[in-house]
Amino acid sequence: MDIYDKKDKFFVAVDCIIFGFDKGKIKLLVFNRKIDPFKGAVSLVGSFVRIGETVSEAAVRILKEFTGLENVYMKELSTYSSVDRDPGYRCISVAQYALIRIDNDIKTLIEERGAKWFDIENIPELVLDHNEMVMDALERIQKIARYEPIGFELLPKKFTIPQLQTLYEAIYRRKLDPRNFRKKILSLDVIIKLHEKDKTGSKKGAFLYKFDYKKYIDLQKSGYNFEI
Amino acid sequence: MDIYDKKDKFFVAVDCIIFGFDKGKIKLLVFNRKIDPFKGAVSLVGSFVRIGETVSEAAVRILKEFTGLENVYMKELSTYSSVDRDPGYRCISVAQYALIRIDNDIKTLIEERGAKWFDIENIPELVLDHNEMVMDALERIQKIARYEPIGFELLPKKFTIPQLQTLYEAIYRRKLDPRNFRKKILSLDVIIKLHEKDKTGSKKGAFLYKFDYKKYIDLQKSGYNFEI
DNA sequence: TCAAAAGTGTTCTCAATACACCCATGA
DNA sequence: TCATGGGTGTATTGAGAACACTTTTGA
Repeated sequence: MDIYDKKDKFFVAVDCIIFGFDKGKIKLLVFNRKIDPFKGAVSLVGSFVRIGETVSEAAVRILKEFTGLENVYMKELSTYSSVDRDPGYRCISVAQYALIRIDNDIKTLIEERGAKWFDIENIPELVLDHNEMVMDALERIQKIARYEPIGFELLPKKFTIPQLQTLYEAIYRRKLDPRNFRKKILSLDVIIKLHEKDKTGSKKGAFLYKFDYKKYIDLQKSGYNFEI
Repeated sequence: MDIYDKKDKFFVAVDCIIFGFDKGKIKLLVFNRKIDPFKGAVSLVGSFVRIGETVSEAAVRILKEFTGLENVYMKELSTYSSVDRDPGYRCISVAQYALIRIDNDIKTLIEERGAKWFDIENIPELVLDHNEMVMDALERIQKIARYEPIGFELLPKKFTIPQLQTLYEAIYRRKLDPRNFRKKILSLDVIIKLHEKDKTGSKKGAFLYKFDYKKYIDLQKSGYNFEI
């Protein structure tokens, strides 16, 4: 007889809160459940952790199974453990979030599997406590965006300064001054101007930039103040 | 037959990383395990979550059982879920941390139960992955201290500005300018000067202050920049 | 030719930093 | 009387915020 014999055991799940950015809006990745429980309802990407993997490995596996996405760097948000959060079973969920670049490959992958993007200003009713998780994740990224160059992860590899500004405006939910924004971003010295223009946004066209990843990593480490 | 039947179940634990501040040093609360497993080893305060409680309720219960401490506001740090983190059993642990005021009542409570404080510059070998948890928690509080008035939670109800400065110096691990420190703290307008002096630190004595809790809460919400 | 978005500079305010001396008191 | 820590003020620098006009070009 050993102390562990008397202890309770739990189902442990992970739920992935995946944000993207497309057409000036922040999007959330969700899918329609095809099986019970909650068949037909809208849910975050999530499932159960297996005995032989860590929570973080489970998140990677589950995201891949549901959406085909790979190489997504997720961070832990929080655990959700209300006794009645899942009405049928006692299950603790560890929510993980990530910000990803939505490119055409990803669009195709995701559509094939029946997942879809919802504008975060207009998120539908989700199963269980998933709406609460999403709200917490949004709060988290708003907070983090003030101190880390988080926004860059959401943009395509080549992007314009007005696009970057639109992204920050979506995160902060307020308008920013284009002159001050440009000055601040350029002063950080983490983006490199290219000799191409993007003409989809205007007739004049805006210069494309790319990240200087090395400097970007340094900036992340130093905890530089990104408040805009 | 139902999908839950095939899923794995886990032991779920909480480990509490409790920091205090005494004699100019940040301290960590640990205890000597009196029972197996790891009898005699040094460990964080921690135990198993029960089926009928949330992780956070478990943390409160466990902290009270081990130390007698009540009304401690713990925040979630992270989950620790390596497959082999506990060599005997598959157990996921949710680490929670808190900063508390060490007063005489607390000293008595804790000593009675065989828990003790270690200087964080000199933490002993702890069981399992507890050292990793402590390192992660220290990193977290250093980061958070830059944006929230976190340090105040560690001081006695009445404290002097030099004491507060010593605390921030311990968190940041560097010396601060006393004139600039005083100016910054007073400009935040969250401490109230009392008409008493503390003479334990010097012959001249230093004026005692107390918190203005209302303003302190506002400051926490606004995410004011506390970088010093 | 004009509508629509991109791009550019200056001023002002305020907070952070650097820095040196006097004060009060118990031993 | 003197050693010890407490307490004070100023000048400089740099970043953030406010703010309006010119440029480019496809329709």
